[in-house]
Amino acid sequence: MRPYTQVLERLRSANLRPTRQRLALAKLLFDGGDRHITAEQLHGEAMTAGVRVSLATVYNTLHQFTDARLLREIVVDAGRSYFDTNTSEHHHFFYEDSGKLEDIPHDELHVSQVPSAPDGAVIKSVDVVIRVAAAQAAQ
Amino acid sequence: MRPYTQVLERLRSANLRPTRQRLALAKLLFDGGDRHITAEQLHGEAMTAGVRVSLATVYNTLHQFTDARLLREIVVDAGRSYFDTNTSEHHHFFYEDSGKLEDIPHDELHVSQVPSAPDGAVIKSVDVVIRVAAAQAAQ
DNA sequence: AACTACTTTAGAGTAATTCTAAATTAATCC
DNA sequence: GGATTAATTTAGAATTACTCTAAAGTAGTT
Ligand SMILES: [Mn+2]
Ligand SMILES: [Mn+2]
Ligand SMILES: [Zn+2]
Ligand SMILES: [Zn+2]
Repeated sequence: MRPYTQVLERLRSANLRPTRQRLALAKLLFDGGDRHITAEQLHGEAMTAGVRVSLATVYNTLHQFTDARLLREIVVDAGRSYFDTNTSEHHHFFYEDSGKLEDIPHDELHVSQVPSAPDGAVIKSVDVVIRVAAAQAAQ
Repeated sequence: MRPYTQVLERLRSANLRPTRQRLALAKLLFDGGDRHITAEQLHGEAMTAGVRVSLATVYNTLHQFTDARLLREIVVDAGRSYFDTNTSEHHHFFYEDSGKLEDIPHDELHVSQVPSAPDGAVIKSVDVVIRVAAAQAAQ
């Protein structure tokens, strides 16, 4: 919770003013380990922590942080996206029953032979999601 | 457009009555090559083809077909899911600019060392999406 | 043909997210 | 430090993609 300077620096280099809201959200996001969090959840945590910030700002901030590569966005379900504070290369288990995401460490899954992007395009990310469900629910 | 019998058989074995709507949608979906299509798009095609079917039925049918393994559902964006008529194992390029999906043939990308599912759980699918964007838009 | 279970549908409802335009705040300049 | 300007925040409305409900219609069975 000291390395505010780090976030501050990254905000500055992304041309994002370190406002009260952005700093508070950054603190909630980056203090204490890797997280997979939705906009609503983060908004809830802000409320609980007594940080007054609108849901629209939470969405704006999450997307700005994602653009600045402070976060990764992971889409699992139509209608739900998670923001991941772990921006290193790694993949995910998605538990269909609980809706939870779990990291798969980078060394435990390998995507090889990634084809190059079509001409004029550039690869933004390689996202692997392994969907799992309770054993009896499977076919 | 002859192999109605095929679809019919698969519907029967999934305990889905071959209704006018299901047969018409199956025809639109499976006649003519692999497709990545949204519910709204399929509904539009049905309208154009003069097939009267409600959007609710399109959604129901797509999900039933997915459960019967006639389709695969691919989630790319929060708030948009595609249904893929190609149910064989393969992965996708997603063009962030146009919103289009493109197949990556199975032999051009390999996921190795897939970790086993946690206890009591079973892997439903391994989904790889490579997000690409126009070159200048990339960081 | 009658019966029953499954299916379809219009329309209302929901959830997540985005938009708009007015109010606020941060950074810059004197 | 106060004025100026541009970025940011916000409430609330709007949008989008989908799901639900309950009533009407249809398929399969006898
Ligand atoms: Mn987004
Ligand atoms: Mn679905
Ligand atoms: Zn993660
Ligand atoms: Zn495909």
